Amino acid sequence: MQHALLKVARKLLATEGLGKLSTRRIAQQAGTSTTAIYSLFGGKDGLMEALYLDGFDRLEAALQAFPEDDADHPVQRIVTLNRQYRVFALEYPQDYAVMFERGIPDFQPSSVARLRAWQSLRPLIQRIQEAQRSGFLLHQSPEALAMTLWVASHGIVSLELAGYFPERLEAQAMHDRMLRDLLDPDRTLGTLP
Amino acid sequence: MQHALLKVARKLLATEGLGKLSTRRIAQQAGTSTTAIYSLFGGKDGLMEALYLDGFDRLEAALQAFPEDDADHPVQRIVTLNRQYRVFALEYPQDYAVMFERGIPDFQPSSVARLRAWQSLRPLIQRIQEAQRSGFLLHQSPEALAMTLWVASHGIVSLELAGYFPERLEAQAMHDRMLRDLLDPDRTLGTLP
DNA sequence: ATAAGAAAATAACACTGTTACGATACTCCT
DNA sequence: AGGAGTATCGTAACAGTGTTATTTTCTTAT
Repeated sequence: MQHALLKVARKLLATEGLGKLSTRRIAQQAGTSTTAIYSLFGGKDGLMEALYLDGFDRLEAALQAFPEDDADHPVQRIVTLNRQYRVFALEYPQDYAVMFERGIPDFQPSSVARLRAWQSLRPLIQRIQEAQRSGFLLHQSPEALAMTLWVASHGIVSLELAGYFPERLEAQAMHDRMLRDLLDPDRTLGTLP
Repeated sequence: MQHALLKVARKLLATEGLGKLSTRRIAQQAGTSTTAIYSLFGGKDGLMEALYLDGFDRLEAALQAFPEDDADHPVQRIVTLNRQYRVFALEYPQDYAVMFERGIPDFQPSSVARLRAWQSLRPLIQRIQEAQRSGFLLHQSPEALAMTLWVASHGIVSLELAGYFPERLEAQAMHDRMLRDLLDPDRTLGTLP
């Protein structure tokens, strides 16, 4: 039953959106009653946390198994991975809202869920380290660069989902431009005061 | 009455948050009935749009009147403006959610509201143009650079509000680092394939 | 088989947005 | 000034929400 409820919740989130995601509807479509959600998840927030974690499972899977050309430049691979991040967000905008945009009022993921969330950055950190082993991007720590790239990709995707940048090509071009700027290895300007 | 309702809604949004912002509570605290919201705003979404527009009024005001040292480097002024953007977001996180993070399910601002939103970028574009008149940042169009900087600042702020980056200093440092990277005038890497 | 525990159905409570129905109050035109 | 027309708003209702007792069902272990 636990699995059925989560499956229905995931489908309803994708098809109807966050606004229509109610305990009654989920329970009904799963063929049970709302109390099941309280027995098995401890309430709606518990089910939302399961949804939150499920989203990160799928995000990390999407980042693990992406079309990778071995002939690619190691820095180019990082660009590809960030593009894949954007593809995921545009494909699952409701999940993205739950994971990164406080889509459910007064819902805060638990600390273990937060920890799980951070692990989704590992494919990116890994590829940065590979690039560094090839002699690129040596001037930054892998974690710091990964977070910077993540922030940039999230910035684009979040505003795009909010309705700014209606044209996908424009958002994509800006995304690429930002990635290029942030991965530029020959930076000459000193620290700003 | 229109003004009283909006004022109460603004206060409730700041104090109680998006989850507790209900028509009944707003009407009661304004000393009227919920039907007033329908007469004067056409429903809750209309009131939310008024809140949306009000948020951009206050954002643009915060960006217009920020502490500016005339001795600052013109590029440094752009950094200061972006820092002020982050200050606004951290001070009004609920308004920020309405404006930039689809905080209200199934609410879409009208096209005129969207147009108003874009105008908030004008102080930034203006200062970029001033910097260019001084011979800096000549290699980019002012609008494109403004959007890029906006995306970066939004990326930081949005993830910070979502609970990632619990330490403000860390977020601030990353913000500054991204701004520095994106404003670096001596970029040498060519376009990525 | 029986006791103990978890799981789920029913029904209720306090909320939510929205709408019909009146009753005002206000504007505007003759 | 007086009346027509419209905008405004209070009351009450409807459908839907999360949540919680209470009761029943079912599973599981001894």
